[in-house]
Amino acid sequence: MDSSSTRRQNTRRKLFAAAVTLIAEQGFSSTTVDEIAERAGVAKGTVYYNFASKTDLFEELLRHGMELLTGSLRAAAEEAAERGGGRSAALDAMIRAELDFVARHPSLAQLYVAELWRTNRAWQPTLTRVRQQAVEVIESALREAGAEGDPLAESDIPLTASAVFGMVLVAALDWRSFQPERSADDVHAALSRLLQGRLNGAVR
Amino acid sequence: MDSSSTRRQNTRRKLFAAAVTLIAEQGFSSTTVDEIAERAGVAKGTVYYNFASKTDLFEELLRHGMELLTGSLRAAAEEAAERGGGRSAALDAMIRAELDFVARHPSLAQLYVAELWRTNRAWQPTLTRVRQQAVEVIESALREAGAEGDPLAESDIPLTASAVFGMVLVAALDWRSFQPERSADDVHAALSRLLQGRLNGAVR
Amino acid sequence: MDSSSTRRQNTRRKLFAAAVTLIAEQGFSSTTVDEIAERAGVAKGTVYYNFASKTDLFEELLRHGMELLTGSLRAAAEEAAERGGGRSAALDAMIRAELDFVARHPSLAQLYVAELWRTNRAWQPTLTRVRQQAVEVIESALREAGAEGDPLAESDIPLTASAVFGMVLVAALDWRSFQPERSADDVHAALSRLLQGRLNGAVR
Amino acid sequence: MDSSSTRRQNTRRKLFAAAVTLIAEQGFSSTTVDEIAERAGVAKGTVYYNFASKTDLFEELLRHGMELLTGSLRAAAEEAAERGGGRSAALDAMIRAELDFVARHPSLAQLYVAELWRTNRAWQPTLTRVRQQAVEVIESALREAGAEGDPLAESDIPLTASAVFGMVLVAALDWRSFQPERSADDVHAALSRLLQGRLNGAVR
DNA sequence: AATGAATGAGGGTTCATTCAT
DNA sequence: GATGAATGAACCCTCATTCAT
Repeated sequence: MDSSSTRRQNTRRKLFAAAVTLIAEQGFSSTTVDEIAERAGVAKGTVYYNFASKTDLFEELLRHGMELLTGSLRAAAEEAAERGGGRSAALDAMIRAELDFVARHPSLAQLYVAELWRTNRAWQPTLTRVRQQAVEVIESALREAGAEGDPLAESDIPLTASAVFGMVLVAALDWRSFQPERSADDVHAALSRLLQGRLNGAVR
Repeated sequence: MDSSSTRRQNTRRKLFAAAVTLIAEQGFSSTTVDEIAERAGVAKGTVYYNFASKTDLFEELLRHGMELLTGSLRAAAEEAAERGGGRSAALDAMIRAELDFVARHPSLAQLYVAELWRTNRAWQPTLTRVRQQAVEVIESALREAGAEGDPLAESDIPLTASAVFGMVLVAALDWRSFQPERSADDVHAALSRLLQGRLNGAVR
Repeated sequence: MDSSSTRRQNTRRKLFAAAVTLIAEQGFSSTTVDEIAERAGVAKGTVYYNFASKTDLFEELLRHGMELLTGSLRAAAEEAAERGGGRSAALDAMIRAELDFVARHPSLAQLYVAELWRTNRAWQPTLTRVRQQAVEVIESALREAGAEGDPLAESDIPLTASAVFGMVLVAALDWRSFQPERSADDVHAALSRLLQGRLNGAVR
Repeated sequence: MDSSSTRRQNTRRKLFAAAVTLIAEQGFSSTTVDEIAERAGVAKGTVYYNFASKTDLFEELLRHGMELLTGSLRAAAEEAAERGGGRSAALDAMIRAELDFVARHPSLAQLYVAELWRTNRAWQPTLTRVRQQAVEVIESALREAGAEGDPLAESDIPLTASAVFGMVLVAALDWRSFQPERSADDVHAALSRLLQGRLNGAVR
């Protein structure tokens, strides 16, 4: 039936929502299935009717959330390309997209940094794959930006891309934790300047 | 009782060493006291003879490790100041120090990013304090660097400092996880170039 | 509503068939309603539409199965009486009937021995009653056989009957589990010889 | 230390004792670890400190218990041989030993018949092995008994042995469940007569 | 100073049963 | 007549902590 399938989808959505927040706050192991169920407003058994295990719920959640991230990075890059901003406009647009993403889904960002570099975790492959996708979007922006001026050495590109990606992520998390009163524009501008080389005023 | 005090210190050291690695790999909650004891080569009871609790062991460990980090950043800054490198030499030295730190203590770095932005954790204050100290060292480097050229707006300094700190951290973790074959010099150079404004070529 | 009543009967039959096999293999508690429903090719709710509970399904099943057993023993006895085989022909016919029964319904036999001597089980009375009926059929065969020669002491009869019944049951189960290649005739002959006193040769 | 090893052994013994009774009464799956621990007078965690799992506890228990059985059958056979009883004295002694065993450990006997012919259970191999050993003891008794008179066909021996073994087992269980007032001697005599061929008085 | 057996609260998971469709 | 999503009690097992040795 359609209605029952809809009902199920709805239950899953509620469980996802409950799980992200809790796991981001407390970590995967410290979050209990009881808590997730209670927060989602369903019985504990319902979690297991909808997901094979706690780990499975978490993995599906990660996959879903991380696709949102790469999706919005890609959208930002394309949009910038269409607008023909040239230069580093695409890079700038992606910084903004990443910033906005963290603002909208802080829990996912928190999860990402907490889990990405761990070894021996069931969902590590999923994360690595997502990281790869996100970083690739930035890499191409770097290549195109380089084409207009002094190009970066090819070997530097992956490292630089991941550094930029990580920097924005960390800066965004710091922003929300330690200076939540600043505006997104403000933070964006500062990061933008940093990456435009105004760092030490050496504009020469 | 010098010998016995030594013996105790030695046991504690073994427990510290066992705990960092395991917790970095698996997270705090997923690491059991049994595992720590086994890895350290002592009986389970011994852990409780030496530490009040699992949390306590972890907090002492964090405090110890984080002092190493701020210590080495400060040392790098001072050394650079003495050598009078000027301009961005101090900043460069700190990048290098942070990179080396992650290379030497990857587990601690991993722990740091996993726990820093979490709320409601016993050791969160410890981490925030450490972050504050580290960022301050970078802030003064930024101020001094700025004094030689176009200064950064004062309001940008904390944000930029934390962004730089975070960027290096993330880049270093990525380096160890995904491109371990690169040399520290190589990674250092790439980050340095990025921060020197070569990102999108001559901005003229 | 003949057609719908037929449909219902059919569903119940499918559920019975699925349940016997599974419960014989895994035991009552280890068999889940989900498994039974899946094996029967119906939805889980259907089980509860047709039976009050899992226990109820099992009891109806047992009752049904055990009536088959006593029925076939009785039929064998009667038939032998009609053919007037005399002596131990009736006993022999019953051995054969029991053997055939186990061959045709191994799951039921398995269930019987697994549950008969347990205490505190809901269906224990059912089983005891069946045992009583089966043993009685054999008892009368023994009495009649005895009438032709040296009679067994009356007090020995119930014990002997239950021993014979049990022996055949166990031998049949062993046959199916450990020597399935032997023919029913073969096994029958061996048991028959054993009960005819050829065990240790001529006792004379 | 010796004392702590003794303590552990003692705990294990208590757990074994608690588990046999409960599992024989209720079956493996229906018996909870809580019940076992409570009956043994220890905490639930203690069960898991001493055994890897509930299944493991059960398997060790089975192995232990079944070795007692084969041991006592073998002892009975040897003793009879020494006493030079000849004829079917050895077989008789083993019947008696089996009877006594069931009287002393009814729970084990109950477990045996309940589990032996099940498929797909973790401990099935253990049981089959034990069965094999027990039956072999009887087989050699049959061969020797046969040597003094009309020998059984070689192909009949395994089947006959398992039939005798099973018959005594079932008879003993019936005895304890349905006619507990009879003496062991009495039951033994009836079974003995049955196997000596007095069944239908055909002593000819 | 160290050990390891024992504990019991609490977590993940299963499953018979209910109920709205 | 049948379905399948949802439930929650109860189960197996884990693990930080205690304590007698």
